[in-house]
Amino acid sequence: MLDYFKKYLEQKSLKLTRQRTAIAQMFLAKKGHICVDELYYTLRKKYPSIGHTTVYRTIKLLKNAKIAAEMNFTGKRKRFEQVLDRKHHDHFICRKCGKVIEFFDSDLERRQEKICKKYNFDSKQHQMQIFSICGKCQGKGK
Amino acid sequence: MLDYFKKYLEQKSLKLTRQRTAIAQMFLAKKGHICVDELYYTLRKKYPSIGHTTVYRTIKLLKNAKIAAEMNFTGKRKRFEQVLDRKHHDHFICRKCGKVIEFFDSDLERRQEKICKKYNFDSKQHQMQIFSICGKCQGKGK
DNA sequence: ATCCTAAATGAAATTGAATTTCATTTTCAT
DNA sequence: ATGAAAATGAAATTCAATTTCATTTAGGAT
Repeated sequence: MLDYFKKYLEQKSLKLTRQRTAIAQMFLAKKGHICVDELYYTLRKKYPSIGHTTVYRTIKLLKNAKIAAEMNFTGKRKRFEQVLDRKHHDHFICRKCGKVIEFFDSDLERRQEKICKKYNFDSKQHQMQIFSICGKCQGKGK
Repeated sequence: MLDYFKKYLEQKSLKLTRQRTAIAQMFLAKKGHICVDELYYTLRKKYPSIGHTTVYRTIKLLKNAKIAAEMNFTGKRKRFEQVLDRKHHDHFICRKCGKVIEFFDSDLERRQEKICKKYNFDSKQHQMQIFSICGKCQGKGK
């Protein structure tokens, strides 16, 4: 898994530093949709000298290497999820509480492909997000 | 159209000020996915004393009144579109150039409804976004 | 029409996320 | 082992959005 990152760096003549190794490892260990800060604070426990900036920079590398995917659910912090070694899936997001559910529906997937074709977007690289209000939040006043 | 906003304000015992009228009118006049800054700078030409803060505050009111819908395409500025008097539609966004295309597909819509039901989300309030790479941006180096 | 108070305004300060700058340190090809 | 290119991290900066607060305004009660 890390090898993949190593190869990416080599190929771009970038260096595999202690920090990059630690960040990539931690990122791969964490499941779900995590933000830079979460990553940063967890890393700090083990590597107290690691910089905030370095985490930002490294997550960007992971994104470019197609190990991480960036997503923007809320307009607040960006979130990242592992994409290497994971099956494609889409996301449901509750606009009230921010809860995120992963789902996969092959019919929806097929339709989405057709639409991509129609508008000449690359369907292989798509990310689909449905925002709405989850069961718990329905009926609650705003 | 404005009447709708007026009623909303009354019902909440809020006041219809000159600024709110101007902002709402300008918002309704502008088509597409606009951000607070766009609105602010256009308004300034006609009402040079209007405040940045007031535009932010008023767009929030328009959102609560269900006249505007907030969307977060890029992780940069939030965008708003008119939702009152408009048919439902979804959005295609190019991850590279940021281009936004509106579309409507009834098959996709039907599938989406099923999935909402499955996860107990309210399908009537949904917003769907597909992110990918548009034709023009494909083949371009990052 | 005037009064009064709750609400609104706008400038400035603040917050929060992310990026840039730059002096110092590290990696790794030679 | 060496040296140049790249990386690091603290501090400063940028950018969007929100909060604060002294002043002004809207609009219901009189």
